[in-house]
Amino acid sequence: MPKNEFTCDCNVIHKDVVDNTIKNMPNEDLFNKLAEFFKILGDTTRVKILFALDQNEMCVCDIANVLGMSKSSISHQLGTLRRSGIVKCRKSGKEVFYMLDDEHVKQVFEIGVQHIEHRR
Amino acid sequence: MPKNEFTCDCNVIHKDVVDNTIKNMPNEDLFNKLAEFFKILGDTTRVKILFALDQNEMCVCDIANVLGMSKSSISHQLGTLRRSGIVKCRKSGKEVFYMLDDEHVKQVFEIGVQHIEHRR
DNA sequence: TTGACAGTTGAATAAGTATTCACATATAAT
DNA sequence: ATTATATGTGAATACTTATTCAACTGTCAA
Repeated sequence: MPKNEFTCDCNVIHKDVVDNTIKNMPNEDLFNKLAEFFKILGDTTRVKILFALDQNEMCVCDIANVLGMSKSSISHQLGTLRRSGIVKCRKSGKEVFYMLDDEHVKQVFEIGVQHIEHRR
Repeated sequence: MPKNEFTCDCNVIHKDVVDNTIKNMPNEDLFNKLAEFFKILGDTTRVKILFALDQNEMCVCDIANVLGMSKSSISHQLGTLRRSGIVKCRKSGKEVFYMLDDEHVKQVFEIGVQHIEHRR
């Protein structure tokens, strides 16, 4: 994590480009949220969960079975995804059904998938 | 990381959904690449670098100045981004100019930015 | 009320990673 | 050749985090 503006150990080579870029940089908050968003997507287990939920809403046990993992592990990851606004859920009796939070999330995820499929 | 199909500790509740989802799951390789791609984007420093490169190609020192960080740190991150096919570079004398690798990367990144800006 | 099952959660361990430091390489200018 | 500058990189440290384990809550059925 950057500490302050004096951490840099070299000269400005292209002053105009540097000045202009600094002028256009959004605030720290946007970068933190953006990185956090991508970071949440950047885990094999979570990506698999999202791929499953991109097709059907599913309960915890079903997801655990699809991925061959423990309920606890899946529940932890779903909690992470929910707190990040990437999935939401609805309760029905003993079961909790999870789904992608909105169309926007769905779109970003699917473009990511296309990006990878496009590259091989 | 999942070990095998017997790691799951609960019953299948909705057999049709589970079977169908398993049938549609891509191979492990796609999930790993997809997660890796998002993971690389999921760091505040790298997101800032990409935001800068989304406007201009820039050399290492200029990026270090824009972010207020050391050359070494920036160089390490640029190496990570380059090995992942997210940025590319061209040499010019002593300097190395970095830029986003292609339009696809640019698009995914910008949609991510829109996603965050949309949410506040 | 008792048992069974779906899901959640805190703590601990194990694995991964960003930055720093010290040094190496490469190019240009004197 | 020598110096200065731009960049790359291996190792170490500090920090983060995914999964497991063990407990817990809540709901349904007998």
